[in-house]
Amino acid sequence: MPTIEDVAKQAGLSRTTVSRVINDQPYVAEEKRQRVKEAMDLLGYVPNSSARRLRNQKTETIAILLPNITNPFFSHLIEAMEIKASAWGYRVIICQTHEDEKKELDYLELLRTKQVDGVIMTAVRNEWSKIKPYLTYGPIVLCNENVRGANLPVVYVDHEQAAYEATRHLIQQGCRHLAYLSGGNDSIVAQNRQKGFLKALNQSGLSPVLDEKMEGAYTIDHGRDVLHSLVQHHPNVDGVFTGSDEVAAGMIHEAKQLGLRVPDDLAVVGFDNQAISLLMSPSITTVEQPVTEMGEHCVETLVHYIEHPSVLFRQEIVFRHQLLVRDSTQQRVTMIS
Amino acid sequence: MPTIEDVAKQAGLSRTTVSRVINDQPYVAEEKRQRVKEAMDLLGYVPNSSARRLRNQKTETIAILLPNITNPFFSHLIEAMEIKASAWGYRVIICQTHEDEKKELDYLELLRTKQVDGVIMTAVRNEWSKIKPYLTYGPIVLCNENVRGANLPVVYVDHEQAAYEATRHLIQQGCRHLAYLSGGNDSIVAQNRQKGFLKALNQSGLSPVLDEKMEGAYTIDHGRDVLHSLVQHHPNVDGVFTGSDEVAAGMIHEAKQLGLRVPDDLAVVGFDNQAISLLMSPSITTVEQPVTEMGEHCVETLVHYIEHPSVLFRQEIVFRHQLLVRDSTQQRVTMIS
DNA sequence: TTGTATGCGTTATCAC
DNA sequence: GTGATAACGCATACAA
Repeated sequence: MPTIEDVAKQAGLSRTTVSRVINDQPYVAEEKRQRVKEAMDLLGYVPNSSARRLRNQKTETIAILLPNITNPFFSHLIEAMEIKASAWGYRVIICQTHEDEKKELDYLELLRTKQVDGVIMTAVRNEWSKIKPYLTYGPIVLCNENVRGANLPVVYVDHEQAAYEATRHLIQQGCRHLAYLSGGNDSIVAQNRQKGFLKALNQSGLSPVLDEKMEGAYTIDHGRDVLHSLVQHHPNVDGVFTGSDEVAAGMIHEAKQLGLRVPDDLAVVGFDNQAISLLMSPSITTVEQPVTEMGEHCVETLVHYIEHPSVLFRQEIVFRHQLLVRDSTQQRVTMIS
Repeated sequence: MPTIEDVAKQAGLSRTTVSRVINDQPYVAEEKRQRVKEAMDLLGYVPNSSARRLRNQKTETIAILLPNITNPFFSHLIEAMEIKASAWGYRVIICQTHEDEKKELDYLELLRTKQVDGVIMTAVRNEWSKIKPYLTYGPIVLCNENVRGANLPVVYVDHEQAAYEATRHLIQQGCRHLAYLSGGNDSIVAQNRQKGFLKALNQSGLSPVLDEKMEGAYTIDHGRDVLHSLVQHHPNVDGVFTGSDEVAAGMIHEAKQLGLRVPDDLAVVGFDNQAISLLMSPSITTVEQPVTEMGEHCVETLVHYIEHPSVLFRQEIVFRHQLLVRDSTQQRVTMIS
């Protein structure tokens, strides 16, 4: 494994000169620059990244914290983030927290131990007081998440408004007994969605159907479970706002198994506009988020803070969402032949 | 940011002793061990990982190369790998190659520049002669992939046998005009599947329907396109073996749109047993791979080679697959009331 | 324009 | 048991 020293010897020059060539610095005679390059090629030299990190106090690596990569929302987010990070010359370490407070903190340690230059959190379980100290060691950006009291860049869509629109739509379709599924933990995102849900109900003088079994639902299987719970305990429910297309898909699938008609007996709204929402029959009414743009923006913001260190300040970037109405809430228009 | 030196001063001891405590080494008096620990707590000391890397010539990081994280097969693989790697104390860098030869090599450079200790490749576009040189810098393990001439650990299922079984099943269901979709690039995996497909056909004296439009299909949209191509150019096809549930789902969805009945007019087999294969109606007959076990095994093999350096030798670990017969190939049995 | 010397923070070697 | 000291490989202040 050749070092800069070996290259210097081979070229008959000093380490400094070689270093200058490596880093494209000026004040190197063109002739010597060539000599160095030849020596590097000859020896197959590559700068040792560990040494560079130590010397430069930079890792060119970022960590992305997320609950679970198999959730399509997150895998799409990561896809965009990795591409953008890579374009900026950064590596991406993936950190699945599985909604575990301790794991979340363990991964934040990457910042303190200088293994990454910055962190993007797409889900936060710890309270702000636990997170805040890590800002000493590098920037943190929140994506699709929010934390009470946190003063750092936050990227998301207006979940309250989205839920409000979706719920209004359900009411317009004739639903009168509506249930809300958070689509995640007791995060602020979930709370905001609930706010929007309740607001729409209040405006129409309706009251919500709530059930603790419906909290924390964010997988297909949760959707199945919830549907059973609904049928058993709240058979009059005729419309559901869920926090994810997976939950919606699970509910619809199970509803069909039980002979319920969607949307006639039960209308369902999902979230995220995943591939599955179009493939299901009936197709799923859902809320689209600009995942790619959000991911890219997060990376750019983070990289900016990494390369221009300064005190982080609260900065909310709200992306536009869109309600996509499909068959799971709307009667298909009968073909007139 | 306190260093080991600061801790030493604070404790009134030498760097060496502090280092011994950090690394849980013997030959430190219990009393001093305590003093060091107190000093570390007091100063909030954390070992600097960059310095450690340089000194130990180890990064405790691995790179996972994959085409695209949004493909559920890969996201499930990564999930398992990340968990296992984390349990072994390794970080995971995610590297999306997007089927690009150059990106693949760029990411392999992580090995040469000492940014990772080892690499798992879940897709290979370059030929062996391009990959081989990197083995000088660290171990590489292939997952769900194979390369002609490669002498390194390879983890996969028997795709030829799986395709054979799936195709036989289609024939048993009465299909006589069968088409094959590789479900990926012109990889050895795809070739093996094709072998199995053709073997089953030969045994029954049938000949395949082939179409260049069907190569490289591995997304829902590809599935849609392929179906159109099929309807247009090969309307007599009554059975398809696809390389992924996504493609199968896309085909089925589009077939329904066009008024084709599945499986009556067209039977479809997928691959991977993704969530979607159960949610679609009809549910999709598919081949299950033990993704989690495969991912875990890859990481364990790689970590083994990292921690016990030795010449890599060819070593094939074949996991068991299973054909899951569902409604996309089989008439639903009518309930007798 | 080039080279020398120093330090980034850690751990291993060796002497005490 | 403990502590000086020398690397690990690189990049920069400073001298020439």
